[in-house]
Amino acid sequence: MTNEPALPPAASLDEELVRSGRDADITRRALVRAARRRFATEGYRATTVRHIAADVGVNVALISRYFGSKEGLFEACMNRTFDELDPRTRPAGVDEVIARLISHVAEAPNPDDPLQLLLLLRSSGDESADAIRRKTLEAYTEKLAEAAGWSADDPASQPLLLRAQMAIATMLGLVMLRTSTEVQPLTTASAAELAEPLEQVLRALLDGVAKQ
Amino acid sequence: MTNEPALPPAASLDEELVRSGRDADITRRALVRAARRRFATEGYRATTVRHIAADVGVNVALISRYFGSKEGLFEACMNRTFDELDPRTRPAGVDEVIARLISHVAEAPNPDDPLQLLLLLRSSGDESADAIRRKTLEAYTEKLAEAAGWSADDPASQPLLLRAQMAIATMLGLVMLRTSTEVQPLTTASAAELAEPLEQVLRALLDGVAKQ
DNA sequence: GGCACTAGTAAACGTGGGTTGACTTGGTTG
DNA sequence: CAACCAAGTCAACCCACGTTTACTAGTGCC
Repeated sequence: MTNEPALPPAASLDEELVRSGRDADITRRALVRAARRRFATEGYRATTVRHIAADVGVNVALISRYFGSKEGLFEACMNRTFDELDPRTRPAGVDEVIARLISHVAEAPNPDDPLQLLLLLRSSGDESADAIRRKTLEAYTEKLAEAAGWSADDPASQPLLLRAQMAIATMLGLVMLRTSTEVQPLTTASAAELAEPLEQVLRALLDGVAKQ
Repeated sequence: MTNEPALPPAASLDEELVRSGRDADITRRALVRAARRRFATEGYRATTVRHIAADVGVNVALISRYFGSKEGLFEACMNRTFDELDPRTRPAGVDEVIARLISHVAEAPNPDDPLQLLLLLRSSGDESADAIRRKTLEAYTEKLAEAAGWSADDPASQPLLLRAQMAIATMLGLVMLRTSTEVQPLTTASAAELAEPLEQVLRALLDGVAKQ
């Protein structure tokens, strides 16, 4: 086996909190956090509950205890990324949304922030987890499409839905390629180098709507 | 476990050939074929050698026998997709390459033809297999970049390399989203609906080179 | 026909990893 | 302090899966 523990120690602040023990809620959240990292970067099957537990510094049994099963934990991860997509995001214009997307893939403040996108590409094979994933992707699509001028009532704007989803696909492909492979030049490209072509792509998809 | 045998029976013509037994070369090829389907669609870990063997209709032990290990088989798959990217492809112009890319993702003759692209996103964690994957991606990138006017000697054309790779990322993201999730509207979009926005994206990346 | 060689099979082994159930620890309440 | 309960640990279980070893069955050659 080549896929050893690995993965930078994470050692986030909540590991401290957990280490001081005895708060189930904190522990649960820490488990979800660690699990999201693992699932997003390594995929469902390659991720072991023992590693997740070790990341957090607790015993494996807690995962079954709190989430019922590995798949339950995965589902909790999915639900969390679903929730995280709602918060802010008042309509906002195309320009702002594009800028936000670019910064998300290229110069995110938190280095494993873009990684979380990858979770949307991971499947456990479980139907209910997959349903959440689909729902999340579609909600995300609509949000993006709306910012570009899409409206459910306006027939002329319908192509924007597909276009928004293609924009998401592009982002996903980019992050995937940048992280999962060590391929050049993408991996070493700076945020600045990425920004220009990426903006052109996103504009081609989302800007200047009424092309037909 | 929810990820049962599944995967449409494949039942390709070479299953017939194999069934009539006693030709190691045919069997080997059939194994690689089946393995590529599995690895590409389900990933390395989720794919079991037993399933692959069952797809072909031979005994599991043959995989270890012919390829040394599961990873050896995976490596053979990678090598094959590497080889498949060479064949034809005289330089060709941007237009032609773009058209070819579009048809590859949208209206491929063989339904699991686009799936093979996904293999480039799969990792076994093995260093040597990953090296082949990286090499393949980079060769593919250069080929695409060349078609768009890139040349190793021309400093002004260097950004095209990154842009070509972003085009590949887009294709990968698209195929990934279309196959691995059942997300709407991408999954049900027709080739014709995809073609227009996809062409715009690819042109934004590869056409009208000398932007700087 | 006998012999050697290779394609393929059958069954068992070892182990990684998800899950379970009994136990321990520590804080809270009366 | 005793009693209780929730948080957390430990050890064992069990099964899926990659791999190995011993065996069977076709095929061609003398």
